[in-house]
Amino acid sequence: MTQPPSGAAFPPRGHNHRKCIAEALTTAERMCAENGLRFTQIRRRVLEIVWSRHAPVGAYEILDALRDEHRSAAPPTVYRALEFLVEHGLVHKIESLNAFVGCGHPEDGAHVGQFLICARCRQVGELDDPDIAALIERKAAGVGFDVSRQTIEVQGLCRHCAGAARA
Amino acid sequence: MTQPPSGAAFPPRGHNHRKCIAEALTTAERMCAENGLRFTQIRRRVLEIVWSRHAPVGAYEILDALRDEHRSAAPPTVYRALEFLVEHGLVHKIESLNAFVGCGHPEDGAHVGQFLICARCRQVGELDDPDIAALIERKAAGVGFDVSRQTIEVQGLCRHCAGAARA
DNA sequence: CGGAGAATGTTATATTATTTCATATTTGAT
DNA sequence: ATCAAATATGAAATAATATAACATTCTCCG
Repeated sequence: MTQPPSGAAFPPRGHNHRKCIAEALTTAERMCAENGLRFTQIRRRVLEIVWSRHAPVGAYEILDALRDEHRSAAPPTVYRALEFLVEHGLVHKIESLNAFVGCGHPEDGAHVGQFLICARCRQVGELDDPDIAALIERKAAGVGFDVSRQTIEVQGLCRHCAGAARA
Repeated sequence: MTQPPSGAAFPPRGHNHRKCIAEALTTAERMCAENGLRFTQIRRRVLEIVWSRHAPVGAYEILDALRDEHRSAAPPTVYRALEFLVEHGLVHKIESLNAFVGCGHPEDGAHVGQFLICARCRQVGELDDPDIAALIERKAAGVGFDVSRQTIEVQGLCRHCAGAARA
């Protein structure tokens, strides 16, 4: 039994979020070790802050939190850490919000980000559906376009909030 | 014979771009007239500047151009005009670039923006494929997510630049 | 005309992100 | 173990993007 259940996109309400954070940190630690990357204190702490919730966190919000322990932190401190984390697939940037979310499965190196952004609760789920990616690639190829990266951000209401809206 | 050819996503090299601009302005004028919207001088000029090329234009670049004739222009001048133009489908915002492109077919009110962004020549083409939109909607529905808007921005190389890269 | 609503003017400021150069830390070769 | 190179962080300033708030002008329409 995994938590959150695979394919769920959004974690179940009332899930043990501490576990999410702990797992994300452990996975990151392992991935960095395996690839000879330096998982420094700052990077670790920034990743932990990004994982504070399943909703995007802004760079300056991260900075505020980081400063509690890390007095010397400045914008570049955060942006550098984020650059590292994004580059290695541990964090995604949500372009339409200029904010960042933790990646639930950084192992799948090549996975594109496909995000479901709830307009009500602000939570973000990852869809990461290969059929969508393949269709986009195929349709783009149809007009001679060679795809290197896909940015897919879908706005709407998550299952829980859509239910609340109908009630 | 239309220009650019429908389905081309990117306009042909060496196309008559003046015609693109003129058509965009004429279409906007007609659309606004039909819907009782005010296509003011500022909005018209901002749309014209956005259409200066088939690549995204930043708000402050628009401001610079606008100021040539419109001395009192300030950031809100531009952002208000852009808000109007985006709201009525005449312009799209490219979220991953914080910049704006003209919409080639503002008539299709409901069309989602699906953009092909060439990393080399910076031009942006619109794909706007209903199969992609439908698939995303279906897959999202599969996890209980109710889609209201889609942001799809695909990075890569356009036909011309991909060819140049292979050469 | 004149009032209401819409658009623009004006100033200030908020938010997001990068540049630049100095310093410190880690790594790996010797 | 030590040193040089590469990497990471500190620190200050500034660039780039976007909005807030309130005053004024314009346009539509009765």
